[in-house]
Amino acid sequence: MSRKPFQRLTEADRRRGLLDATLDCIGAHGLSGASARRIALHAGVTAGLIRHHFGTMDELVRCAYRHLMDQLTGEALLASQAGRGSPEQALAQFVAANVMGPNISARKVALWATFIGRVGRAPGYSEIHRDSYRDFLELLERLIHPVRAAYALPADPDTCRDLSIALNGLIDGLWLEGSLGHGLYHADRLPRVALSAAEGVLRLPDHSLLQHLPDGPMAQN
Amino acid sequence: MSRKPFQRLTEADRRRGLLDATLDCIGAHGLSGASARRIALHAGVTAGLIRHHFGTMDELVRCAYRHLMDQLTGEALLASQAGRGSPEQALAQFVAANVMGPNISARKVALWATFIGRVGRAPGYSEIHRDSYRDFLELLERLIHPVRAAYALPADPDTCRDLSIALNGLIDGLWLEGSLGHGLYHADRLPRVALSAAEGVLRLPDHSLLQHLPDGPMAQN
DNA sequence: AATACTGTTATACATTCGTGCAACAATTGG
DNA sequence: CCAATTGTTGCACGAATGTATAACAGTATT
Repeated sequence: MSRKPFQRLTEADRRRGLLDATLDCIGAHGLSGASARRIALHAGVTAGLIRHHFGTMDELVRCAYRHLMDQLTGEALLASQAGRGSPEQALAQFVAANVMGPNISARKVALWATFIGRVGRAPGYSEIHRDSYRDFLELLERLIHPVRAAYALPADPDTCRDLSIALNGLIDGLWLEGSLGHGLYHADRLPRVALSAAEGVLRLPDHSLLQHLPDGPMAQN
Repeated sequence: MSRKPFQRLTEADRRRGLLDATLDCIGAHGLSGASARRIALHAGVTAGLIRHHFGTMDELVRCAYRHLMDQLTGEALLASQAGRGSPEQALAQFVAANVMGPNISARKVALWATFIGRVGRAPGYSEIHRDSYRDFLELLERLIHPVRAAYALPADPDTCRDLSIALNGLIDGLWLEGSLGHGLYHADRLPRVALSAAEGVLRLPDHSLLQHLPDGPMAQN
């Protein structure tokens, strides 16, 4: 019997590989199906490595949760920076980006939901959720404030906070339902629905956000 | 050795008991922790009964998912019927009820999220999600239409459908974040935030929904 | 009160789980 | 080019899992 040949990686690389494999396994088979052996097989290593790098299985899964949320908020931040022009454009592109590909993703929403199901039930998950939620909320506030000010609407911190909470709920809910992809309507409707609803939530004039719809407003209504 | 004394129940009663125990176990310990033995212990029976009534473990969990969604939409329907007065009042009470106790519940959101994590990944879950989502959407459309008409706003089916999609996203997102209860803001803010945002989404005059806030508007703003 | 029916218990079994641990080998520093 | 380090493998172990199945006992019928 000969041993499997292997390659020594840096701790960061090996950890990232194991975290990605963990997310893949959880996405495909759920938390129950993400066993140490399956994750290790998917990552091309053996199960003992998990103990070596993460100590316990719980710790690996918690780290995978944080890894996922870092990816999601990182992409959201990137989308917000793509809107180079007016504050309205930045906000519009950010909102739209959250209800279009690649953010609309069955894999991502399955992962997100699986972890959310553990928040408040298993130790450590609440902190990760709170941190990532706060990041998202603050990002949204910084996008909303200049737009409200540009239209001479009240933009004090309390008002902007409430508006961020509402808009965050709207984005989360639409991202969720769009990603789950029941066949009840076509996902193409979502960007327009989201932008129009966002205009209403923020009390902006009609089409102030819709006109910045990234794909171009080739549809008339 | 003496056997455990037991009681024969009707099939409906026994199934309901097992389904409730399943939801309790999933809520407390996650899908991975909801083993046949633990569920049976919690229901006061032995594990063999699960096979007798549900055949397989997968089938039990799927039935528990449907059981949960039936409960949730049942409560939502009840809340919508509590608003006896104007269409605005019915809609306002429905929206508010979804971001207040008892609908705001850490247990319920954990269960919901756990199941959502399996939609599209395991067989049978997508259908349950689609059915319950459609029910909720249609309920919302029936509440929105008369309100839009009362304010002489366009209320054609297509418009109402888009508004329902947006409002459903808003409600879902706020219910979710409120139920998860990160300590970033007090959940008391949610009903006002939700109603004000709903007014914007539906393009209703300010305070047209807020004035029907169930707890009474003792706060001035 | 005896009988039949079947809901329920109890046990068995193969499988998979997390993880502890010793041996090995890829890499690095001298 | 050799030796030390440690990332990695491979295996063992007890516990827990889903489910098959036989024996039992509550319940209803007569």
